Amino acid sequence: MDIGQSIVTWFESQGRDLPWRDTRDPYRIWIAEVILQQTRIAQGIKYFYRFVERFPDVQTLASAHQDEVLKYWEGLGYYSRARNLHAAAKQVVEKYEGKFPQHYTELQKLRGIGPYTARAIGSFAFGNQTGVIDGNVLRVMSRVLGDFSPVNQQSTRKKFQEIIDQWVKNVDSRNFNNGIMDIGSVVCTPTQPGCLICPLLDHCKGYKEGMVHLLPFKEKKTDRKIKHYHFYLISNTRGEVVIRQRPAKGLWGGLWEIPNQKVSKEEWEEKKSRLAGEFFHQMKHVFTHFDMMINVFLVSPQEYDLKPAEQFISKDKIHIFAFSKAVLKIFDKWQNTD
DNA sequence: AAGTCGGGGTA
DNA sequence: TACCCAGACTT
Repeated sequence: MDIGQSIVTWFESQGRDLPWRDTRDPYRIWIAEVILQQTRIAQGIKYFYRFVERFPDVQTLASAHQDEVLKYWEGLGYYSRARNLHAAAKQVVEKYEGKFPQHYTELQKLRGIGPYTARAIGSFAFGNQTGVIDGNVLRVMSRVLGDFSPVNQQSTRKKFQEIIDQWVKNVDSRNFNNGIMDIGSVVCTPTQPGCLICPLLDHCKGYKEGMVHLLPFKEKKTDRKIKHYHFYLISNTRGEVVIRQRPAKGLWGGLWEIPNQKVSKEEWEEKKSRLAGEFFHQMKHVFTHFDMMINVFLVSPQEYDLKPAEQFISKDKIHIFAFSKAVLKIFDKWQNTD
């Protein structure tokens, strides 16, 4: 049996049943694929249900306000996904009359849809005969091929894309793509892979050569940096707190926050507020590319002059706005110490 | 090609 | 800690 058929056969008996697999609606498949970018299924599944319930079709999403779209994304991370999702919905409504293009080369022109997502929608919604390559597939392929090319390099992606397009040629692409991703996440796991129950064992050069535990090979990434910040909880006796909206792009783009500023490591370690107030709390917020060290201060509103973009909002209304997890943690700590 | 962009689970 | 997760966009 060739490898494509092995994957499809395995999927038909062992594949997982997921809520976006019982439809060919490109809209729902699109939403699921974007939510799952760099996100585990266990984390994304609740967001998927809530999102498609509130925005059941592309017209509803296109006509929504971005603030509400971000609210439904709150806590999920990579917020440009939500902004691009919103922009792409408008593209589909305005330029494609509400109907998704049916080929991945066209789909990839939409905001937030790259090589993986375009092929995923193309395959799952429209049956395009092309293979998808995500983190799971990179791992499976590098092991099956026994290939030590760095998987985080463009040339390797291109080579793997050509190979997987051959693998999928004579089988159902939906079952093939779902199957190879399931094998990656359930059997061919990063540590302790289940080689002895793997349907690709007979095809696996990495296993034959005893190299599975060394694959996939990645080039070392640059070391993470540390940045220091002061955050300010500015609240009055009426239980109101100062918030403001972040710029549309960049880190936490479009989300709301409490006033804060970057400070030097030395100033951060002194735990001394630049505004009149007292030290409240210390925490670390971890990003992919840096650690954010945070001091939180309680600041009295009498000595604080409100800037134009800032506003006092009562505590029982902050749930209307979308905040980053860092600010939500600060609010939570604050609430539980009152 | 390298850097930016979240948050959570796991060893 | 460090790595990984149904990656894409910017520079």
